[in-house]
Amino acid sequence: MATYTASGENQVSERALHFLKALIERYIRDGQPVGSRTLAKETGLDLSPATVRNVMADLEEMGLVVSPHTSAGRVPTVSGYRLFIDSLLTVKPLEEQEVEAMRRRLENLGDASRLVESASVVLSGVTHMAGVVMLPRHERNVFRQIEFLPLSGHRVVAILVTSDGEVHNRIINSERGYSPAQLEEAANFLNAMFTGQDMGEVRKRLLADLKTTHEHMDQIMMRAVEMAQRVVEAAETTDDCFIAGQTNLMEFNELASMERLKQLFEAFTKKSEILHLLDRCIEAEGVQIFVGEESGYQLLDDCSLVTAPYRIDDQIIGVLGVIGPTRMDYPRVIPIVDVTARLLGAALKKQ
Amino acid sequence: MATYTASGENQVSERALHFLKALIERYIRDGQPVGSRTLAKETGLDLSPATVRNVMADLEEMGLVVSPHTSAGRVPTVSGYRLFIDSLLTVKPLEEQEVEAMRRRLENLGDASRLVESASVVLSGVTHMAGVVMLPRHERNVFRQIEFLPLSGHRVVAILVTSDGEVHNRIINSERGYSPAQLEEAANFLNAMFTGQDMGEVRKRLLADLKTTHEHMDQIMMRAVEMAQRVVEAAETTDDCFIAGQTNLMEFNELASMERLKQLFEAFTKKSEILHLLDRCIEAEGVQIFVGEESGYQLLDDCSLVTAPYRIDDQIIGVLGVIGPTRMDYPRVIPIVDVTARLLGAALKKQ
DNA sequence: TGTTAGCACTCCCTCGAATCGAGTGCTAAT
DNA sequence: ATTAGCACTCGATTCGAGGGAGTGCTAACA
Repeated sequence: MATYTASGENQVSERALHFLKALIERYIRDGQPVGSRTLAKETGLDLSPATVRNVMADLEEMGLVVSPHTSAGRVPTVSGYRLFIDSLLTVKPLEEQEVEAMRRRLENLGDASRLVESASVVLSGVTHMAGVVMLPRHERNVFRQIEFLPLSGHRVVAILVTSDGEVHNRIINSERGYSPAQLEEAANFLNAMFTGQDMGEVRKRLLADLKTTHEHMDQIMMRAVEMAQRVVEAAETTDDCFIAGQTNLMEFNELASMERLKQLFEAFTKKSEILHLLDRCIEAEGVQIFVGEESGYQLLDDCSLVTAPYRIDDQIIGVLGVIGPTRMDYPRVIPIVDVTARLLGAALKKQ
Repeated sequence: MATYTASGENQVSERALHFLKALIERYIRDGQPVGSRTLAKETGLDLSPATVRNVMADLEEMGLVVSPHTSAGRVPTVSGYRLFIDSLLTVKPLEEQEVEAMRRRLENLGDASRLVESASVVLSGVTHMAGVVMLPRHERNVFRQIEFLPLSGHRVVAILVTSDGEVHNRIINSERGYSPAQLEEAANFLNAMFTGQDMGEVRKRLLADLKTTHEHMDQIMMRAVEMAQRVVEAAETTDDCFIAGQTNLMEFNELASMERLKQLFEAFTKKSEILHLLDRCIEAEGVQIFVGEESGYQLLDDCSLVTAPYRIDDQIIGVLGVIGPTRMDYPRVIPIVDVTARLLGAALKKQ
């Protein structure tokens, strides 16, 4: 009968959890499988190794730890980490001065993308792992101004400035040339129409305009709309994520396989997968963690990802986080990611 | 007497060179130290291993090859490669269709920096090593237009467009605000002054203007000059080099040391050292090669660098190249780098 | 019933010895 | 000048022994 399964009671005893916590903390510290003797000393309780062994056997039965081979100590499994993270761990709050140092590194940096890039550098620097930051969604952004400038030949450069100080541009090869006056007129037309509007809105209206041919719109305006659409599109697809400190991952011997590392780095340069993953975290309330395979991406099987959304005025506008080996110092990394998200939000608001 | 040195005649015999060539070609093919038996078969000449051994001993005495240990075959030294490259190697010209494929990947890419980036991707893709391209010098570039747009607060974004279609921008925090009209006036002033001028010239004049206070210039114009100076400076320092396919280097087991690879990758992200190195190649007539330590950068001790300058109308405007293990297929890589330089020059000219 | 001591056992790791094979340098003969 | 022959060197592989860390089980104990 189902009640009599080998695993017995699913209630993990209070004490077993205490042991699990100690075991994981120890394992995080020095990366070696933890044996009964060691663990006996580690916990405050004054118990013999034999007793500890019994408890460890229980933990193993529940799938929270495994031993790599018969006569090694135990190592946490993904479920073990999960339980640890969800209900066992005690975070190590950051020193005020650490926070201050980070804040200082996120000040006075001009435009948003420079700020966001620094955030990724800060994250990787403080954690010694890889830091990643997704750029603020441009939807929240406001259309400020568009300009068209002629280049040599029939080429035109379209420049779009948005309220966050970002400048986007795209070169467009038109089949025929336009005079500076025509281009200026086109820009005026678009500026009158869109200045001050939300970028998401702008995008929608441009797309709609492209489809329905307006009889009251002349050739040039049609073309202007098309060019604007192209640069808005460019604004949306440009470098939407910064990753820093990738090389830090080469320091961990649990990730030492060249082959896997290579694939990981390639994913970092392509970015698309990482972006999808981050996207899934954007709705989370606070810090979110994927341990090992939990992410669903094979590339990250040996890694964990700790993320937090960042906001301006309680509006979530992006996500940042840290990628490192499964055996990372969660109690330390979690507050770091959390604080960085707050600092970045604050810095973005200021401008 | 000097004439009786141990190394004897410095004249390397014709035959010895033939052997060296064969040895290096073989070593490039399969990365194993080449023994006398193998080499005897390799060369067309019908000689016994014993004879070959004598010749190899000579080559070793001259420092062109070494054996990693007593009973291994021989491996080329840096001087060996050098001699090979300078006077032995027979390049393998590219198939017309290969060239065509590369050309196609460098077409219709809008602005210069996108083009240059593609060039680095192409290089790395074709050679399976790391491709690097230094951006065209902006000095040759022509000032096209400058604009100042107000942002929130007292911030202003300065936008500079140059003739190569590059758009540079910089956000400037001014201590006091300016009206749109003032900004427009300032831009008009600068455009009238600089449009169509060589960027190098522009930079010089801006610097001069900054130093000498003109009494006929009002506050705003002074400030405009300062802002212009800042954006020109930004234009000069932005991302001056693209590197692609770094991860390819992880495939070579001669570079398998994590530690060294890490340092190498860090140099790639900092870029400055790589840039210095490339800078040294810019004056070379054609393809230039640094084997191993020849580069002078410890990081590249196990690597070789093959570079070529690229030009528009015989004007050298940049350098590109490939970084890979010392044991790389020079006869193939050399024409690839050469051709890519030509193709990039041509593509840049077209726009 | 929970805890503990004792014990046999398993498995990894390291080390040294033995062996193999590739390749060398030298010498003497062609 | 070339070559065959030979002793030799050295890395790589294999094997087995010994040690150590840690386990699971059992029986005794509180």
